[in-house]
Amino acid sequence: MTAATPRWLDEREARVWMAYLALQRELHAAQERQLSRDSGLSIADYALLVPLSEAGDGLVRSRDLGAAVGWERSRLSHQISRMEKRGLVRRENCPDDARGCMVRLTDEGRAAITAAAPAHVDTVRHFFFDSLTDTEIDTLDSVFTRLLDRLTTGP
Amino acid sequence: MTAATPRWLDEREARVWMAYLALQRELHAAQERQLSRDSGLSIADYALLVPLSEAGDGLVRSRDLGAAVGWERSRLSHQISRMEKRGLVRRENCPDDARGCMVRLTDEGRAAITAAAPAHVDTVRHFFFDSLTDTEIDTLDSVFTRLLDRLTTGP
DNA sequence: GAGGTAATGATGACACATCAACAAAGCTGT
DNA sequence: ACAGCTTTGTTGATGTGTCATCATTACCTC
Repeated sequence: MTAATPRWLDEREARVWMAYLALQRELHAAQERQLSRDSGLSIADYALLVPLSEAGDGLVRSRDLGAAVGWERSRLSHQISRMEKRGLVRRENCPDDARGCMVRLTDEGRAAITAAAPAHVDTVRHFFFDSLTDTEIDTLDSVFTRLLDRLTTGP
Repeated sequence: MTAATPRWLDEREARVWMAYLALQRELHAAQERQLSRDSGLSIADYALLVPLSEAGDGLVRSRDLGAAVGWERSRLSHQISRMEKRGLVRRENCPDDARGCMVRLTDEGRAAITAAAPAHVDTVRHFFFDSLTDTEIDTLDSVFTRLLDRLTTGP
């Protein structure tokens, strides 16, 4: 990490890296705008509502919810508080572990994710998969998994 | 955007999309941690310092700076205010256009980006390019450009 | 050049993300 | 049983990003 002579990015690498940063920014902005406009939800709301709605009873322990979306505890707690204030979820006691906290999807929350999902999936298709060939999707599958592995394992 | 029967993502697409979201999150977190730890800068600081340091005199009009990094005016203005408070940049009058505002890189700002850049580039290599083959980089170049084009042109 | 429109930038309010500090409960080894 | 460590979750402070709104100035057309 501390090279005496830093190896700068060559022209192609710099272009790819800048394109990645711009893609990340624009894709995030497009998702946020679409969700907000069509459903009044944020990306953060949506991210939590998905695993909650996939648990049959809409009841997930906070710890497990955090693992499902890959968030830190603090971020999760703050987001749950905001969503609780809007009636999308409700905190309940955890019977197994007095430290823990269960998060319950309310009827209102289930209605919101049910209404939001189709248009959001369409947006993901429109701005992502529709522009890619089958071979490219395979490459992305392989590349993303490898990069993620390097980021999450190891020091 | 409004299909009667929404086409859900198939298993592979869902995996790729989840991997993309996780990659974005982890890559951002890794950059943020590295920059903060090694240089006391944020990603936002770094993003603005790069085009400022590339202008020979370290003087860029706010509008052009916004175009260089692809930010909205409001976001740029807030970030400049925060960086001005820490002495990294300084606002000056724009001689050509009384509406405008020039942003000047201070000596302190130039020292910060000079000190930060090598380790940051190493981090980008470590977590991104080092894991990719030449062919994969070409594919990403093509894919990112195409996706970005769809996002930024057209409605 | 006067009036309407567009461009530029600042600001306040709010949502989101991260960090450090804290509290409470479980776990472990003696 | 107890002391120490870990796990789980909350909170407050601060930095970041977006939106709506505003003020100022430039531009454009008549």
